Amino acid sequence: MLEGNSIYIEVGRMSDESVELIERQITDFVRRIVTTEQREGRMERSAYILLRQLSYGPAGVKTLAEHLHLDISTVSRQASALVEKAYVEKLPNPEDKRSYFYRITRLGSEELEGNRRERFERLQEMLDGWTEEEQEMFGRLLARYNRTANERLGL
Amino acid sequence: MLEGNSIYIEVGRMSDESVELIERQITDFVRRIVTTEQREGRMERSAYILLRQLSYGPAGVKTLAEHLHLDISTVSRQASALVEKAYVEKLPNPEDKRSYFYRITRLGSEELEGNRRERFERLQEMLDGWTEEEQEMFGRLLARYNRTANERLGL
DNA sequence: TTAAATAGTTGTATCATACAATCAATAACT
DNA sequence: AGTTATTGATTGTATGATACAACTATTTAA
Repeated sequence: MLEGNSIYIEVGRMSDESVELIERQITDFVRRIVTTEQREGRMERSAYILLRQLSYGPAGVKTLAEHLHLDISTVSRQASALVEKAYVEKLPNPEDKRSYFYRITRLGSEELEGNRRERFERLQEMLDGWTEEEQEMFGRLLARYNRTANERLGL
Repeated sequence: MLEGNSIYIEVGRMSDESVELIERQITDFVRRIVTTEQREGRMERSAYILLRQLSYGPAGVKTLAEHLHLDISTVSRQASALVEKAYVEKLPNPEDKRSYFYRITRLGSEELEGNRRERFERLQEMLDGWTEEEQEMFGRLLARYNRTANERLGL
């Protein structure tokens, strides 16, 4: 196809079928998760994720915010909520009086563990009938997507 | 392994590695999408999804809510917002004076199309380097997960 | 023809998140 | 050392998404 003096070649249409399917499925997927978690009164996603992060070791909000890709203020509030529930302790940092460490408590660990198990169970139900390969693949592809997303954000 | 008179066989541990990976990746995935969309001031996910649904034909909030798996009140508000922006029109149903049809307008269609394209482009960037098979697989697996989720909710 | 069901809207509440303003402490710069 | 800039954290304010409950108007069923 010729237009002026440039050559127009169809290189694999913009709206590739797979991309279309994925886009659609992602919107559904995300919504489902958000609403499901809201309806079933479990520990909030945010609390769970923060606790999980803290299970790797104590940290201050700044570090946490970086790892979790959230605004510091958001993490600050979420952390306070966890302190309220006694799932974490807030320890002053002796080396720098501005900052604190949040450390998961025994209770918090138990809570986390229970939640984790519950989540795993549900997920396992969802994946009932999937072959081991399919499960692995799903995990790998999601991870890959996330990795790319991280890199893009890094810029 | 023998315990009392029951036989204990390890059938693939509860916390299967794949399940663990998937669980983790899902939390990251969902959060990423939520925050990314919030930060980049695009059309809200909810508006987009609703418009997309309306692009298949006019419908009232009840039907929409069923398709979108949302509460009627939620859809009602989202629909009003779209009317505000003139992306959809609200037409009384002559057969039943309680109900209405929401119909996408020309402007709404254009808006939807533009958004759609933008989303596709981003997604395509994200999937840069993926083989066609990987893309297909990702779409298929997400779709399968969603299908199962739908069925479970149907109960 | 009154009672029950239905379609929609609106009030109220919660979670998740971000941005901006602020406070207190530390570091950096003359 | 003394002032200024930077940094860690919190709090005020705002928005989006969502649900549940109360309510209105209309239709259907008894």
